[in-house]
Amino acid sequence: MDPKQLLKEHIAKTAKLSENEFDDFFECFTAKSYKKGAYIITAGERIDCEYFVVSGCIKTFYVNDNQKMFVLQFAMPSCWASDYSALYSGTRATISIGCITDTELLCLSNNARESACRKFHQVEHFFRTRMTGEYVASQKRLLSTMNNDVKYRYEELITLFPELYNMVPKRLIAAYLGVSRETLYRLNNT
Amino acid sequence: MDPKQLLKEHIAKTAKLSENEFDDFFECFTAKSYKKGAYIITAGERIDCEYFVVSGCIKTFYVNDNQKMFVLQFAMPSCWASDYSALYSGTRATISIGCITDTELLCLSNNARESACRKFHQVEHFFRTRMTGEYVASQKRLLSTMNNDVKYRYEELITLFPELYNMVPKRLIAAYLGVSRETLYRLNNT
DNA sequence: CAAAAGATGTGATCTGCATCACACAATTTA
DNA sequence: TAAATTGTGTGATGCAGATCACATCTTTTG
Repeated sequence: MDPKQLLKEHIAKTAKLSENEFDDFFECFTAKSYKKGAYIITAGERIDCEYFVVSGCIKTFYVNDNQKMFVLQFAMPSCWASDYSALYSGTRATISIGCITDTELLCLSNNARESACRKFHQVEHFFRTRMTGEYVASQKRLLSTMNNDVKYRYEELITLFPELYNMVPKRLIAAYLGVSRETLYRLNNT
Repeated sequence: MDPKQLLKEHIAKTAKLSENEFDDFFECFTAKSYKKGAYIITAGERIDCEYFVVSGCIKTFYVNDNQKMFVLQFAMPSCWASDYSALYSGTRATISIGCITDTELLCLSNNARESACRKFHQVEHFFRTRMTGEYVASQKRLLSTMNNDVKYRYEELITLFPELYNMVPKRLIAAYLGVSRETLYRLNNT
């Protein structure tokens, strides 16, 4: 799908921008494409952008001192991703973003977002609504992690995003659920 | 401290409102006080407000089908709390809010927030910034939960909020960390 | 297309935390 | 201030999930 059209429809769900305003806002974005396996953000780097996924699938993840990986998010088309902590505080990234499939993105720099928010009240409204939604989703996931066992959360995840079942290696789904791949495998027999 | 002054200084950190604008915005809030042990929101109710803590300490929590409690947040002065999922989607609350100590609050209804956001670009900016911060904090907590053992997370919590150590029963701290009170107790001997 | 790299099955063993049970201390409330 | 409620200390026991080890099977790449 056309990146501009996808973004337009995505934003239209929460904000009312005129044609001209949207065109102006869209100027802030840069299109990029990546091959499967490529890194978009590497932990330790300075970063400047957040990303809107146009096609493909990416993962946002943290790797701890023992090389154990935790997946924070699988981002499909119309999702956003970045290390927001690093982006807003200007510190180095502590999480990485990598491509699970070939991927097309629209990049928006921190400065460009902030000036678009200043220029267009509706852009600021869009990002407020978006962040509120992310916060709510994150709280829900935290609660589910504390409250439900792995099997339940696995089924919950696959129900919510059935595409993941075939698109993403089980290893990464385990890393999203915070369990070992062996444990995830054994759920089937239980 | 004077509620109005506390809110004013809190908001001034992220948004620029003139005296008149702030006065106008402040009209949206209603002051309330509660006794220790009182409920501010009870799961199952319809809700209409978010709350800014002026004095005291409150807890946001979820109780599952087995009566097990999970604490999502301890809110101290200058913190905000609500069931944002219910508030934004208009559904019934799934979490409750209760007072750990006597508490003074400023209540802001969903409608009042939304119209203030429409009226004042800077108010929308304030809430965008606030929600971004909440999202980042929530992601950090999720990661820490998956990555670190209970002892580490307990120390992390007490370092971040030393007041909690004496103000809040250990039972509730355990419910925040997602472990049993027995386990929390045994950490001291390890 | 052959070799290397990555993903998935499967067993054996170890461990952190839950759960149950009960004693005692501290704080509310009548 | 006595009784009731709520919080904390401590042992015994059980289980979900981690870790290690190794055997396929599948996909990528030279």
